[in-house]
Amino acid sequence: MSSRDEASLAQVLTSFRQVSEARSRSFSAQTGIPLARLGAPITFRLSRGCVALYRDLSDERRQILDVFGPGWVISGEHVDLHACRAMAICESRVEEIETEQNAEVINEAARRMLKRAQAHGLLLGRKTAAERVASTLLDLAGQFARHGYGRNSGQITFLLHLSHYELADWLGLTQETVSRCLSRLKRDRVIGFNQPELITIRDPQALRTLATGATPAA
Amino acid sequence: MSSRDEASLAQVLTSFRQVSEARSRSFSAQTGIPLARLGAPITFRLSRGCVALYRDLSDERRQILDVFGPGWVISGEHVDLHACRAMAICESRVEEIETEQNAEVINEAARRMLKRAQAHGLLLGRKTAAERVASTLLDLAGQFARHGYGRNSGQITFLLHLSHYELADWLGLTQETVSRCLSRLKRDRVIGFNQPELITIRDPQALRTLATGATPAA
DNA sequence: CGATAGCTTGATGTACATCAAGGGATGTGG
DNA sequence: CCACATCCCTTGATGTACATCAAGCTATCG
Repeated sequence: MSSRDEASLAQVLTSFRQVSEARSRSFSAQTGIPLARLGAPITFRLSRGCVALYRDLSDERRQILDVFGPGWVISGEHVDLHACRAMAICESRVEEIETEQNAEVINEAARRMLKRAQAHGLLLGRKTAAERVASTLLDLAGQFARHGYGRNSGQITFLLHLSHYELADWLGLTQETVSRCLSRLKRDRVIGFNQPELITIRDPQALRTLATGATPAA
Repeated sequence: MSSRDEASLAQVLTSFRQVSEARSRSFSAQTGIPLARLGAPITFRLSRGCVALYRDLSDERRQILDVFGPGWVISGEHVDLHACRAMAICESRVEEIETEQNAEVINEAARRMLKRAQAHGLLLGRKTAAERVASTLLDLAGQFARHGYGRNSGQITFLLHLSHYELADWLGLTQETVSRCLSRLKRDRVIGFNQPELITIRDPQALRTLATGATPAA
């Protein structure tokens, strides 16, 4: 290798490292993640952790609009920057991506988010507290299930990154109501947990039935 | 203009007319509008009328996800085709558009719908009945206000295409609660109506204050 | 070891749903 | 033209799912 090649390789590595360092950031639990820089929307991919999008209302009211696990593309282009915030639920790592070069990825993310927002609209508008909690457990299991872990006999175990308070703000309920619904599901052997943080779905079919609001045994 | 130019212009006009005729359809009030053909999602622009997107739950529960006025681009690509339906609220006309040639228009529509869905999530999850009704009146006024009609002194008059029952299904309430909220607003002189179909916003600022959930006179 | 934060469970309150009855508009058949 | 029905809106009385208030429990941490 010529000294000139070495020089340009070093240059490439340096610039890669700069980009990589500039574009990848960690956020600790409960910290805000900016969705814009100098007023312009930015986009990133979540590589580790759990991020929530939310909006605040006057007084103490807050609504979590959606919760994302690893792999999701989250963009300031997809929210009202004046009203909407993002925060890390737990320690999280994000990699910023260029808006221009990733247009199709970003558009696809918007369509997925839109469908989720519609399903959540149905949940908030028409489901009972028990149905909301059941639906959300299934959703979180899908995003955070530990693959090949407790998946025997159809059971699924996952880390519930959200506190009951955060769940409540997502589901349009209160912390106490969430707790009561979870206790009920545990008592009925549909789910199981020792710490409230680690949840096992013991009867996925029963949970699905509850989530879709089937009338209990006509 | 050369004869060749004339020929190609005629060709363009003809093909435009053919497309236009083939692609434009009317729907009477309360009829479903298909969002797919042969299983594939289709897209159209609403040129006249009012269209609602909705989902049904078990038993009698229904949630209207959004309501669109003229100009909106509505696409089967933006919904879960297995769960979501569209219907004409009043006599409506739509023009189908090609998915391929209009990708950017369709993506832009998705982003707008997403932001609306987020605002509606806040409404459904955290707003009181009175706040929901106030927010929705402002939204509908924006979409259906008759320009240069009753806009003196900031007042806005518009046709409320939705029945109270439909409003309730949009706002996650009941018909009776919607009626009570509207009656209250009328009694308080914030809005006015003789037929329930034609509404005038008499005090837009008061309505905006109500909609954002400001605490009433601390 | 006290302090703080989150979870649980019980007692009570309330915003909205449900049930109910009546009225005005529009339509239809005799 | 007039019953008569139907649909939607309105308003009142009552019921209830969830919120609020409250107290104790457990785990984590400085």
